[in-house]
Amino acid sequence: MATIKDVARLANVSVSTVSRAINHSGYVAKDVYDRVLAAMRELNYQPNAVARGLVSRKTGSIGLIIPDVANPFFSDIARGVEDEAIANGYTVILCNTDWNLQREQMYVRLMQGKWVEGIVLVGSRTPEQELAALLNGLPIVLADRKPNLLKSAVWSDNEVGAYLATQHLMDVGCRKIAHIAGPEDSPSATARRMGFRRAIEEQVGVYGTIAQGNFRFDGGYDAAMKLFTADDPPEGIFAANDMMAVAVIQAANRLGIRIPRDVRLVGYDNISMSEYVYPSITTVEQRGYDMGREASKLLLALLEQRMDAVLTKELEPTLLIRQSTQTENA
Amino acid sequence: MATIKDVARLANVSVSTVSRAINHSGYVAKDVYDRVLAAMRELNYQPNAVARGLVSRKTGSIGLIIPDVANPFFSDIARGVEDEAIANGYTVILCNTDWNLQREQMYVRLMQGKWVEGIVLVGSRTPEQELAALLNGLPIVLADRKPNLLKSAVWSDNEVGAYLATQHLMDVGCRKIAHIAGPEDSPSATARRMGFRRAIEEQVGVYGTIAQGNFRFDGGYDAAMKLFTADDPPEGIFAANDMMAVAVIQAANRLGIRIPRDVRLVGYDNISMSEYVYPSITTVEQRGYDMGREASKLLLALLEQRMDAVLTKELEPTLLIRQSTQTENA
DNA sequence: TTGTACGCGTTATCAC
DNA sequence: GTGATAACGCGTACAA
Repeated sequence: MATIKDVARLANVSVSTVSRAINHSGYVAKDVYDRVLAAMRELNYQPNAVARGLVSRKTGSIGLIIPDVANPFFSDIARGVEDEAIANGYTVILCNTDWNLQREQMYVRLMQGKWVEGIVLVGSRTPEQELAALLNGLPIVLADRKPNLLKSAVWSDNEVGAYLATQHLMDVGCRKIAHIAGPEDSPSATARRMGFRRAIEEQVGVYGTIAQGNFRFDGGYDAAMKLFTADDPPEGIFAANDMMAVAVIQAANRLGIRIPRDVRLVGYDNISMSEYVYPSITTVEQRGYDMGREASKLLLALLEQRMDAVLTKELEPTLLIRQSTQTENA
Repeated sequence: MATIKDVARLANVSVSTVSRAINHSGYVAKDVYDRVLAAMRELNYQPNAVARGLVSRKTGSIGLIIPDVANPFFSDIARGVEDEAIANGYTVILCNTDWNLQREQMYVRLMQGKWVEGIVLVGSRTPEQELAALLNGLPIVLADRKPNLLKSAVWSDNEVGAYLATQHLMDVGCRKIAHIAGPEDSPSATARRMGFRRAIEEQVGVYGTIAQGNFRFDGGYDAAMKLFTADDPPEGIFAANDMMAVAVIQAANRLGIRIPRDVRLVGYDNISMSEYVYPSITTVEQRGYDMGREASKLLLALLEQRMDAVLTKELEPTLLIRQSTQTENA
């Protein structure tokens, strides 16, 4: 690949002139400018971002550390992050952690070494103190996690979303409601569990129970099986995410239990699948794409020192009512 | 952040010694090594990959140019690419093109500037000549596309996969078979269309028709609606991908047509959704994760000049039979 | 076994 | 307006 020197030689000027021409910084005569441009074109010159980064200390890239891009909720976020980044001239480095704390740390260090200008950290479970220590001042925006110590984040209120979901099950007449929870160490799962509890406790005459899941299909399936075969099966199930809600449907099919007739079901996330399964799943919309987009926007604002920028953004969870909670005669 | 100079000063040695210690290149006395290590630790030193890249001309990153990470098939590929890359010390830059040729070009140039060591290009529709010209020698591996001019690629034979799918529909007794095709400018879609045609033409007494889709839900839905409301509706439908197959199910539900009783359905890709919808969809497995993984592995082999490495890999498509083609009395 | 000096491609600060 | 020149942080001949 051609360097700035090659261009300078061909255009018969010094490298500094070429640099000025490229960056529109400082003076450069019209005819000289044209000559430089022609040379650039002829050599198919592309400025070297690495060398640029070294001197300017700006690499034009940000790190995206995410549990798993293959997970539909996260891949929406990833897309949002990249869209906003590229629109502002930034490039995104993708890192998958599988929620593994070691990998998360490894990636943070790696990103430091690569001189990313900032990080969007999605769905992290690392304690914020540790994070802050690790970061060493590197700008970061948390996504899908409500911050305590850290100042910038985009999240939606899982507690409220879960409350809405549970409330809706009560509205359609459920008295015995089960929650299939997410992993214990997940802040989102914890918040949803709390929202569920609050809804249950606010309403007299409604009974709640919690079955442990893991946000994955298998965990949801096992939990649903246990619930359905218990002495006193629930009339409504609130699954902590759509993936597990889909599993509930499969378990119900297996046992000949019909949804929503025999049991009503609510999920969480609104992954596209939830709309297309049968019955379609009533769920709490998370707007992953927007979350990613906002996180990215926020990080860029941070980088460009626009201190007027808001540092946190809470997205409203909204309930989407579909077939899985339809009442016969409504 | 601390630099190599800081470490050198603290350890009372020269920068070159520190460099040698870090990279285990050249001689360095045991006690000196320990001193350097201690200094590194104390300063929380992290080698600067940018500076390193400048001198070594190796950035340790590869570009992943992909139509859309939010699309489940591609997000699987992305995950595979990243897994293999990070396992070998490489980092992945994510680029979404939405199949837009301009964006693809833009990203290729951007990646050149960033000095990525190579590119995994997924599902591209740019003519290979143009690509080769654009690349200017930058190593590349095509994924999900059979190469002509370019030497390295990972793909699965879509023609064969489509043939299998169509054959299966005939096996379960369909005589009038419709294919909902993908976009005309997609090589995969074209290959699938050809496989469909071949299967139909090889069998006397079987009638085929093609409806235009676009690989998206909406296109599949519209096409299915047209097929179902035509004078002579099909007995079997082969949708060019699972997303459109899901749409076919929705359209059928809407019209009170039952699958597989009234019409049998086969999809393509085996995205996770296809297993969880009702009825579950018979489909052709693509193994996106493996494809990504292989593509990455191949690119790295290329970069490391392991010329013994195979340059192309064709993955066998396999048929997964599920409910959507179940015969009543089988 | 260790240190000096140069270069990687670019930008910024100066003289001219 | 333009051109040397010194950084940026690191790897590596080469000399010591």
